[in-house]
Amino acid sequence: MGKGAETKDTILRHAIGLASVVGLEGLTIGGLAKELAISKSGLIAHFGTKEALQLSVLQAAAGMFGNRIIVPSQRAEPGEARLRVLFEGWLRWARLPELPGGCIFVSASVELDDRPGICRYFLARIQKDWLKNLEGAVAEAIELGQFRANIDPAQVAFDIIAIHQGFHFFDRLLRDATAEVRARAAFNFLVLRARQRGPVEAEEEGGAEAPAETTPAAGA
Amino acid sequence: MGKGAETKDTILRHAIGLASVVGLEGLTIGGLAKELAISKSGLIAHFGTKEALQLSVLQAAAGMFGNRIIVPSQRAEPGEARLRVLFEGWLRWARLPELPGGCIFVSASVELDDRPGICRYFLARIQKDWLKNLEGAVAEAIELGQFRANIDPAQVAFDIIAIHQGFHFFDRLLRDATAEVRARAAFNFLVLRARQRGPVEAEEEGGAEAPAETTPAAGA
DNA sequence: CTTGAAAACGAACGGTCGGTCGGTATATAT
DNA sequence: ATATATACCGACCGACCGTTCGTTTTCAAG
Repeated sequence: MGKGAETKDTILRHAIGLASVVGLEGLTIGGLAKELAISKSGLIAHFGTKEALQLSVLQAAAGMFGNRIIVPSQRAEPGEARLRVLFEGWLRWARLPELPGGCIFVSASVELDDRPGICRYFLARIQKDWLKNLEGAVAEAIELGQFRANIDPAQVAFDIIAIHQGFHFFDRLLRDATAEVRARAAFNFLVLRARQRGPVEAEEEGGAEAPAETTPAAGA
Repeated sequence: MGKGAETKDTILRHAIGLASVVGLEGLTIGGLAKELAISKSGLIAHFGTKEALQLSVLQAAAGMFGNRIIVPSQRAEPGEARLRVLFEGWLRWARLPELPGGCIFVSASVELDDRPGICRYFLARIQKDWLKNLEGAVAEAIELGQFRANIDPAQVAFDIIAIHQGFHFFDRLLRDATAEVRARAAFNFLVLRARQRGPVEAEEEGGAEAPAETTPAAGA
């Protein structure tokens, strides 16, 4: 790795941590330069513009996520085991010392969801990829007979993402020490429901269309 | 209402909508003043400082949330019915035309979770109040015999909040048209599980302590 | 109508933002 | 060792930030 690529790398490592705290917009060239003890102009020369820097931060974080969570998950057994590895990895990811402000994609999602541009586009793309990854793991669990056939992978993937968002909220804003336990409990309920057969089954994918007062006497 | 209070009110109404899009920090005095066609100094005179303005925005939004969602919910039957009204109201809230950027508390939560100050303190407080409100509705459902006695209200409240966060993510970043349907489906599963008796029950509050491979053969 | 308070104003302040530029130092290849 | 390309720097720009201040306008009570 050449000199330029090396400093670019250190810049991005620090930028990821900083952005996880102050956000992609709160990240300033001057502030980042001061933290690295280099000049503003020397820093921005590596990226050209701030938007390009932000995009590079997202790309670097995405690569980091791939190396740390996705790649290791592929060594796990397909299906439920892999799904659990992905979920556990995702929880650890949000607590990484390299991300002192928590999962950078959570803050970026909220920050960019109303601001069109390259960064928003890229973030939405990789988040959809991640969604598909989760869906795939669920689908594999179904194919392997671990999960019931009438489970909707997309719904389970939604649930898992929701759990992680909830975890982030409880952990970082409320500083609730039970956040992790609650998130795991919610996840375990999810896979348990996907596994077993029971009275829930009939309602499985039909509950959404009848939101009010669906089958008041399902079991009670 | 005097003249001052009146303009202060219009300022806050616009500020809430603007902050829901650009965030509490992205909200600028000059930008807000231009949107209202008044002067910067005339605007900030009503609040003193920007942080006070941000706090006022949060307070006004909280009041709006109380009037629109919480108060009406108290006309509903306690227990499950009220819980459903709260959830449905919460979904509608995130789609209000007055909040073009979605639920302002979602963006504020992510924005403030690492920035200490009055705003963060206030936000955390009202979010905990909201959490307790949800927990209370679940507890009432248990007392009324609608939900099983061994349900943990705090866990259900976590799940509901998580669902809303997931809804926001799917709706606003991914622009996924199924966000609302998925959120409702997840909610329905939640109340269904809370109602019925079945093999899930044994795992109810103990799943968290044994995260890996809990009872592989629960029903399948 | 007068008068004093309340409200809104325009101009200006110091500071920080992202970004540019010419020049200097450093690394790399020959 | 030399030459070329790369990396980095300090100074500076215009724009905008939140905030202050003295003045002017608006309003309501006497």
